[in-house]
Amino acid sequence: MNEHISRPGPRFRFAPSPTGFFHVGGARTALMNWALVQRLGGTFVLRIEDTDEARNRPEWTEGIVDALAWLGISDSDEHFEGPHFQSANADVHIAAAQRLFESGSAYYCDLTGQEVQDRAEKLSVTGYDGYSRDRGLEPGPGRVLRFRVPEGVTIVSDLVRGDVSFDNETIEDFVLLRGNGAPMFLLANVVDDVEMAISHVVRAEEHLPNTPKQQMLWNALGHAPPAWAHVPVLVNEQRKKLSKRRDKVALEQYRSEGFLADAMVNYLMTLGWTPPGAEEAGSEIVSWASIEADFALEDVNLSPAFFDVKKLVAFNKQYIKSMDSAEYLAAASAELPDDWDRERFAMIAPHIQERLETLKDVPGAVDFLFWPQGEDAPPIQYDDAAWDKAAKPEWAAALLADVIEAYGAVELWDHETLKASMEDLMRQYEIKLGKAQALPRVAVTGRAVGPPLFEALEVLGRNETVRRLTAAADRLTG
RNA sequence: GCCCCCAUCGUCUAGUGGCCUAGGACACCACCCUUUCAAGGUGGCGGCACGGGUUCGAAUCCCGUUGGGGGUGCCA
Repeated sequence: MNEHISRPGPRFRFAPSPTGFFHVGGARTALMNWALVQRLGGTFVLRIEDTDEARNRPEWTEGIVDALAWLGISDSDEHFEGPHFQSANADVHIAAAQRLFESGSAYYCDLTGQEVQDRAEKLSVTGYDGYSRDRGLEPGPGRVLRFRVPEGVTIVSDLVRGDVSFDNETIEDFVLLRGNGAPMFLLANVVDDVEMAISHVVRAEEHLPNTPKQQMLWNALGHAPPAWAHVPVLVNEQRKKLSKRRDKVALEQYRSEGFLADAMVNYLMTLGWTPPGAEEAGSEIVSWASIEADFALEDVNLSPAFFDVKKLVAFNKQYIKSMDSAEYLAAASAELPDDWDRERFAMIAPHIQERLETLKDVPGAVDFLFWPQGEDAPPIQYDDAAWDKAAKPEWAAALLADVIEAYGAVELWDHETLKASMEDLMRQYEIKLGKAQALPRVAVTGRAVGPPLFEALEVLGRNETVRRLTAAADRLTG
């Protein structure tokens, strides 16, 4: 594996286990690793932790690579290495275990899980009591290899949390090799990190309790441990670690719901970290380039952070709003049903850009322009509340009749003329424009809210506008 | 139970002993603007968990309490 080490500089790694979806928490740690790699000029190693081969499926790895690429972590970037597969390295793990056994750092034990538990109860200790430490057992079927935890204290120097110390007495002799000879996560993880010459392990805090064990393994294997960094976990509203069961954690899902990668990346990075200058700027919206330049593990907050979809939405809205027109039009058009006229959409698109929370809102914002038209079209489904409110004023029917007459007669069919025409009526009826346009809006779009009305009518065209207004008038007068 | 981590507005955070009458962002509320809704502008609501120290001085340092989280597998 060492032949991969060609690029100088620190070596970071991202080591997800394939589960069929990409966790937003994983996305965050991947991004942090990536930011550091880009600035320091090191290497980002992707390693798929598929030790539990029953769970491994090729398409899941593909999903991980895709998700990373979406976030801007491209496998064709010069700093990217991998994916490597942990399962492909099983021989190396077992060889390392063998060395540990031979050097006396590990020993075999023939107790079953149940027996370990029974002993613990009888002796009233927690976990494994070291029963086979000095029994000199040789390898054999059903025998697990356990690490001989030395006496003393293990101090983990953590880049985000400082020194964390663990009394080795509280750490049991953990299993390295299962009874069937298969390596455990702890072993495989460390051996791979050693083999891949990893210098920085940046991951979520849930791994912190494992770290002293891993550090002892590094030492027993004859290597100085890497720099550790444990960033706080992401939690839900109940302050529990984000879990697949309860929470929406799949990056793919946010992606398919119309969230922009840039918004997601920016938001994820602000969880536990604030870009310097954000306060002066009055905004947390920052470019990836500045994140790369400024992100530091030392500045990461120490408490769990709530993944707040509302704030993500706010970020997304900002990002959609600031897309340049061509990019925006392409992204928005992609959300449309195939049979909707793209040219027609292009005319209204600019008017909805700053009204979108996600790209998924696009069709619903302009659907009325693509409904069936003409005399044979089915009647428009009005939003009841909107209709009731707009139709309520006593002048509603009269105004609508006047609008129909005026719009049937205007010479130029453009939004300025339509607006001016409506303003004439508004003065006649002594009402505000906002009120005057309410009924026509419901009549044409079916709803009380939507894009600017006159611009929309311009796109819709005279015939269909008048037809819809007339249909509404018929309904009104009953 | 045991081990480890953490503790500033509802949320994400700035803050590393005096600049704090604690700042910003999201959310929420109000007003302005307005072609509905947005966007934009202005303002508002709202927090240093508690108790002891240390110090001339504590959100900042120490101790304790309480609260929250993570871990505790022949899972990863």
